[in-house]
Amino acid sequence: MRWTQSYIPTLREDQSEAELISHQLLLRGGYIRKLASGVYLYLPLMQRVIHKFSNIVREEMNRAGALEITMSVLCPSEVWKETGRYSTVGKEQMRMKDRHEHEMILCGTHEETVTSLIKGEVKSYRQLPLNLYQIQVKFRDEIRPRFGLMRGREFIMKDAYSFDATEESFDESYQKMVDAYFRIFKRAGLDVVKVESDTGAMGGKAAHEFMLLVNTNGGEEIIFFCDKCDYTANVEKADFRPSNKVSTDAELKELKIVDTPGAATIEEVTAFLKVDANRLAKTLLYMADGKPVAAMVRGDRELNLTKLKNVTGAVELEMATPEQVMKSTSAPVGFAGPVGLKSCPIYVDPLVAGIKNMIVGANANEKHMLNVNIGRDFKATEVIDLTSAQDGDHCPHCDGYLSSKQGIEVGNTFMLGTKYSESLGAKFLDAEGKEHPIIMGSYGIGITRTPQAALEKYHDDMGIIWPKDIAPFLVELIPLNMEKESLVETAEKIYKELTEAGIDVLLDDRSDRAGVKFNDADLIGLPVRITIGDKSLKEGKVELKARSRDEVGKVPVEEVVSAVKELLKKLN
RNA sequence: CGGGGUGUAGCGCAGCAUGGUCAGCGCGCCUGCUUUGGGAGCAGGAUGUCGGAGGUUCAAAUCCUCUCACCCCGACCA
Repeated sequence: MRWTQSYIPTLREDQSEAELISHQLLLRGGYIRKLASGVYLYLPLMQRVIHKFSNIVREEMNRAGALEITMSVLCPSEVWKETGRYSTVGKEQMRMKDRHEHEMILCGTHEETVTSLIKGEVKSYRQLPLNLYQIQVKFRDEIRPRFGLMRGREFIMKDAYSFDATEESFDESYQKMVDAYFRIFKRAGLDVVKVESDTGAMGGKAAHEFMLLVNTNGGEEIIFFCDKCDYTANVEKADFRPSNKVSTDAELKELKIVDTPGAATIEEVTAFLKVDANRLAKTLLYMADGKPVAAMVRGDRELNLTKLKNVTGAVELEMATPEQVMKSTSAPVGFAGPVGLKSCPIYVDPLVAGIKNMIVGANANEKHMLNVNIGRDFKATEVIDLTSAQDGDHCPHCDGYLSSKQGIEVGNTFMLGTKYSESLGAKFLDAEGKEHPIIMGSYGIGITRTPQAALEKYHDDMGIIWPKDIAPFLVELIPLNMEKESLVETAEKIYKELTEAGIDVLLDDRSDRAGVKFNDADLIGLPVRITIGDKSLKEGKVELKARSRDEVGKVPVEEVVSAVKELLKKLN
């Protein structure tokens, strides 16, 4: 491709709409443009990146025995009502009515559609296992689109769905996908880690996420790693054994109410009473589907909303407003406590249950209770883990310690069980002629978000540094002066040779000055750069440079193709 | 949805408090000449319903009301 024949609108200045470096680079490099919040257009360079990555995904999915299909983006609402997700996924769903006033949605995922597809036609265990996938656009009306392609409202995803007759067969199918995922990301030049995750609105028994670890602020999720075993989980899911000691007294002391004027937060109360935060228990009030619930975590730890949501089984969980807190506890925010709290269930974290003579709010303005003990002074509805893991906690599986890193989710796998097959009636007959719901799994890879995620990792001050297998072109060919025939002729010759050798090359045939071309080359980030200038051409040579390296090599014009091949072999 | 912020040329921005040569700057774009190894120089040129609607006023980018869009923080994230 010749630059002047393509459409690569690079920009010199940072764009105000972009916060993340990867987003900024895609805009400045002429890869994408925004049409509306969370809606992006893919320009020629981005389109090529999408093709390259999709092809890797397609090849590996096919190799794993999955079958490519295409399902509609539109779906009648009824199907989603049958599985119950019409209400649980609710607001993220793009909804519309057709001209017959028939309610339709734009799919954000296709469990309902694919299950409808196979039910009634897959009737026998002999037809299983089966795995269907597609690479297709998805719509999710995100509450808050942001970060360019990372959280858009319209995006491209590879989604696969497995159907199995037995748990053993399902485990194999699931593992096949996991293996395929590692191969896919490896081929794309990306190191990912597989972590345990919450199942969220997907339902099902377990789930994993595939995360690209990054050092920039583009990390959307915190991942915990054990330093001894292979335990990894995201912050929503991470279990732990507490490591810092809970202060304990030998005896249960007498309950006391004390004035704590002006002290509502943990910091204020600990400062006022001159105690450590781990002697305190926070009593946090949330509204679970409109009903108040109390959650108690230790003063020095953070509540894990996902854990609380799972415990309460609520679809909507949000922090209670000051008015609701007043109504439930008869006190302003900051003075809630479990003693005498009758208005709502009280979920207590084990860390709190372990504190003897704890300090809690007294459900009265500017008052706290000392020496409160679970069992004696109040009853927990349930004692259950509600606390987010933090660095330094003990691994739940071994005697190692947890530490965290930031990551970006690029793929996920869900063990769906029979949630969808049961509600939609996708059943098969086993060898004995007995009917069972099909065991399902679903597997996603973000086709548009993954390349952007990669850029959070693969860039420098000058611009993008693509892993070669998802780069839009492999080589950028730069004749430094389009007025000089010798340079142009050489460029054309090399362009032809590389193209014939099957190497994607972009010829920068603009009549701009060298600086402009070099800067744009660094910005758009092709793996290899060939510079054709007077200096080395006098010796019959051109310059060869990898975007990821500083060294510039000189090679004879006749040997360019083999030199490029050699260099590419050494690059990620 | 709650909190904060921004809309002025293709992009990045100044101007707004204290209405009146405020329709401006940089980059980009067009023409010509020179230049050509890290975002060129000179000369000339084009481009704006100042997000939109209404209002106040002799006069509105500037003040008021309403509205739309976008960005950031939070809730959310299949």
